[in-house]
Amino acid sequence: MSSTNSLSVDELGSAAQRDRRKRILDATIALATQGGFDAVQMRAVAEQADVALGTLYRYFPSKIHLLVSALAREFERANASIGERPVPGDTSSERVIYVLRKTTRGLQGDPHLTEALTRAFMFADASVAAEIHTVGILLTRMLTHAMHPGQTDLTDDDIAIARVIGDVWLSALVGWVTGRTSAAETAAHMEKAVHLLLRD
Amino acid sequence: MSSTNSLSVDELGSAAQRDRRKRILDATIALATQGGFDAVQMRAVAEQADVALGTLYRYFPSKIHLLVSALAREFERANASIGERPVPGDTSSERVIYVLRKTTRGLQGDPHLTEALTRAFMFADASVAAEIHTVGILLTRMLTHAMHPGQTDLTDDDIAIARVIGDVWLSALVGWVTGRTSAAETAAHMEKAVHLLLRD
DNA sequence: CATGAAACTGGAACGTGTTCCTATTATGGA
DNA sequence: TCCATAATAGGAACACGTTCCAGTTTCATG
Repeated sequence: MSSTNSLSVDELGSAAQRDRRKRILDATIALATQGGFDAVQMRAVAEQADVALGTLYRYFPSKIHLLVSALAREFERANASIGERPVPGDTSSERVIYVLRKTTRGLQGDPHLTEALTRAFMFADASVAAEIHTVGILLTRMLTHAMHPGQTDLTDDDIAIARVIGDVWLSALVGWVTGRTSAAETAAHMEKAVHLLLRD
Repeated sequence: MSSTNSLSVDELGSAAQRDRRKRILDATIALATQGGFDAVQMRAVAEQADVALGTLYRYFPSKIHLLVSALAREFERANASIGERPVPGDTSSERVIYVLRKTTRGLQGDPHLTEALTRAFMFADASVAAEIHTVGILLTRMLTHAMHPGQTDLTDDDIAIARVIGDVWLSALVGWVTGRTSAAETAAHMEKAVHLLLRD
């Protein structure tokens, strides 16, 4: 609820504050991309963002908040770029699978970053609920948009299906980032789930 | 793969080793039940199990291994007690929901323990794959058994559906233990997913 | 029983997330 | 412009997971 930690684009604060926040998130993404969750060390983030450790903690109260906020920012970017073009595919399942494949491919191209963000997401507790909720909303919107392009009034079933697909996606992602399943297995399992839920 | 960390009931080693292993897991469960993930501190586990810290690490190479092993033991116990009686219900979905409700209720009766075990499960990396896989097998078996009691030859769809339900269950559990969703929401979402997947 | 290997104990030590404190610097209103 | 307040820098300190080590005990084997 605090404005400092809000997800929507840097809304409040001075230009200097917005700049610091951006530098911190950029450093986070850079370190996560290089070495994953373990490489995102608070001292390293602070140094790379040219900020004192205490200041880092003033902007983000924990490593988890930091990573989930970074995730939310990346997610908003990805979501915006997907919304530009209409989703190709003749049926709901084709379109959903298209979106999932595209997103998953993007994530798998940056395995360390994905590992860091997924780990943080799964480890987050109630104090990160706001950020988590934002990500959940974006994900559900992305999926329902693929299911029913341009449609605004969705049934409860549509939303429930989107949430189930999101759950499967998350589980698959966790399995993949923790090295328990291959990329191919991950994709196959997700697509199977989509077909089971959307029979068209 | 090491015999010491095997999941199936204390198979190898001397009686003293089996006893130490049991004491350690008992201490883990006790501490987790009291205070959750954070309360399971390696020094505290060692002290309560009356074992040196180095010995604890000889039996379980990390806190995550320790907690996931504890989870597997609890899961085997629960699974055994469920297998005793036939599952009530006239349809697949009724039976699956019965099993989910019962299991979830059990977990929610021990919120701290559930939080500790779920957190560990979600944080586990590839080095814990064996233990994780065991839990996954047990869960899938539990669900397919509820779907088709006594049946041994299952279709690919049956297994896929069970896995999807397992994914939803896990996501719901994570949401609940991290304080993002209430018990009622958790249950409702799971049951909705079951109905979407098993339309009978 | 004697002996060498393996396991165990007790505790020091290290790394990283987190907290805290003091001195310094930016900021915004009178 | 000047002042009060907040924000930041720099860094010490603490907690807990993890590693490591020296000395002791247990245990299997000849």
